[in-house]
Formats: sequence, structure tokens, C-alpha cells
Amino acid sequence: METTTQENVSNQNSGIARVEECKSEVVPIMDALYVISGKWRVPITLALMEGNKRFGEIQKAVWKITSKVLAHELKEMELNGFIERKVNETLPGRIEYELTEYSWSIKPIIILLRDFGRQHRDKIRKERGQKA
Amino acid sequence: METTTQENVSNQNSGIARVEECKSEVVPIMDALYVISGKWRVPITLALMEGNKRFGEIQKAVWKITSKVLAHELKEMELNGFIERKVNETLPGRIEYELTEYSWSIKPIIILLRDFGRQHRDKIRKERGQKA
DNA sequence: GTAACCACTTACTTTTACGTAACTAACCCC
DNA sequence: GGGGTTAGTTACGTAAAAGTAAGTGGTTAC
Repeated sequence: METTTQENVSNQNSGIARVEECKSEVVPIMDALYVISGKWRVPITLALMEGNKRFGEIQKAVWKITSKVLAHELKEMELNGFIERKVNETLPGRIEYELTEYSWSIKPIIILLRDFGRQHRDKIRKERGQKA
Repeated sequence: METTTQENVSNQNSGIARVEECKSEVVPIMDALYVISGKWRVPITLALMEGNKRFGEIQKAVWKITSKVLAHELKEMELNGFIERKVNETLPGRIEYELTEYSWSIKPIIILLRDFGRQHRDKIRKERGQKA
């Protein structure tokens, strides 16, 4: 089976290259993309990275998300182990959403995506001589 | 008409409202996600990582993609600077698609996604006691 | 010159994601 | 017990992505 960084870094065409491997590559990659895909999961995640929030607070933080979509995304993210829905008994009625420890493991991906995205937008802009 | 990264992302309403900081985060992250999102870009990219391919060869390598969708994705990926469409004059009629140098810069992201995806599937499977 | 092949394109349909708006169920406070 | 807040839900509607199937225009093979 395949290896980690070493082999992949050593030669561009190694690693992810060959057909047999690709079947075993494409599935996990798509799995990973799934959990951060869509219009709202990244914004919600970033909002909760600031700290725990209640339903209404997330809705304020994530601009123009509707309650329907937020409720749906929160459920999915909970199923994937990314957030926890906590009912605080002492402050009755108060439900809080919290990022799990586990969810922080996507942070390196977010960082790489951010860096790539910045540089990519820059590149495209320069190539076309357009405004950002 | 089709658009590319810039317009699409900037037209989206998503984003974290209040924090100025976050505005500068969420946009590039969504930009980056855009260029690798959808059902087919990762499979196409992986196929081309094996080496240059012609239209029909890509179609064979990427299981069940239709010519319509493939043509569309190839155009988008070319606009984003990820692939090059090369017409080989010596072998007439032969058009080849090639990954650009630039496109290899997403490899670290692919690697992280793959690793995360594997481990995530494993985790979910264990939690639910189901088969993969 | 016609048949086959290749690299697409076009028209149409289905599916999925997301949007709008209104509603509900629980609680809290006086 | 009525009015307000919170945390959603429900029914309906729209738009983008992807699927289906058939067609087109240029080249090559005979």
C-alpha cells in the first residue's frame, strides 16, 4: 500500500499516481472533502472556533444563514463528530454548540486551504489584470 | 455562462459577519475549496497525475464520467491554470491534457485530505460498529 | 467517398443544495 | 395566562450540478 509524506514528496509522479492506488485514494479524499464541503460548514466551523455559541449566536455570526440550513448543518456536523450539542441545566433552555477536540484536527487543512486560496486568487487576478 | 473562482466565490453570501479577520479567512478558504470541489475534479486530477492523457483516456480512467461533464470540468480546470490543452501537430488530431506545474501545488492539500479522510472513515466506522 | 473515430456539443431531465416564510413547542417573567 | 425569547420544524420554491441521449464537425483509414 502507500506511504506517507516521504515518498510523495520525493517525486511528483510517485505517491498518488497509479491506477490501483487511485481507487484507494479517491474515496478518502472525497470523504474528507465531504465533511467541509457546501456553502456553510467552513463559516460555521470558523464561528465556533471563536468559542462556544448558541443557535442564535451562530446565526448572527454566519451572515445570512437561515435557521433551516443551520439546523441541518449542525445535525450533520454533530453526526460527523465535529460539534457537540450541550444542554446547560443550570441556565435552563440554554443550548450551546461546541467544537469537539476531534474537529480541531482539520485545522491544518483549513490553513493550507487558506494559504492556497489567497495565492490562487492573487495569481488569477494578475493573469487577467482584473480587480479582486 | 460559466464563471471561475473569483466571481463564484465573491457572489456567495456565505461568510462570517462581524469579525473583519474572518472575512479574510473564509473567502480564500472557499476559493480553494471551489477549485477542488464537485464530484469530478479530484478524480480527473488524480488520473492526470499518472501522466498526460487524451480526452477518451481520461474518460476511461475516471469511471462513469460523461463526455459532457468531462468537457466542462476540463475547461474550468484550464481556466484555473490547473491543466493545459496541448494540440500535438505531429500526431494530427491528437489532443492531450497535461497537469501544469502550478497544479502540483495542491498536492499537500490532497495528501492531508487523504490522511484525514482515511482516519475519519475509520473513526466513524468504529463508533457505529458498522462495516466500511 | 464513405465509414469509423475522436473530441466534443446540445437539448432535455433529474437530483441536490439552498432559500423563503411561516409555524410550533418549550421555557421564562411578571 | 399573555407576551417575549429561544431553538428549532415544515411546506413550498428556485437554481446549480449532474445525468441521458443523441448529434456535430473535423480527421484518418480504406
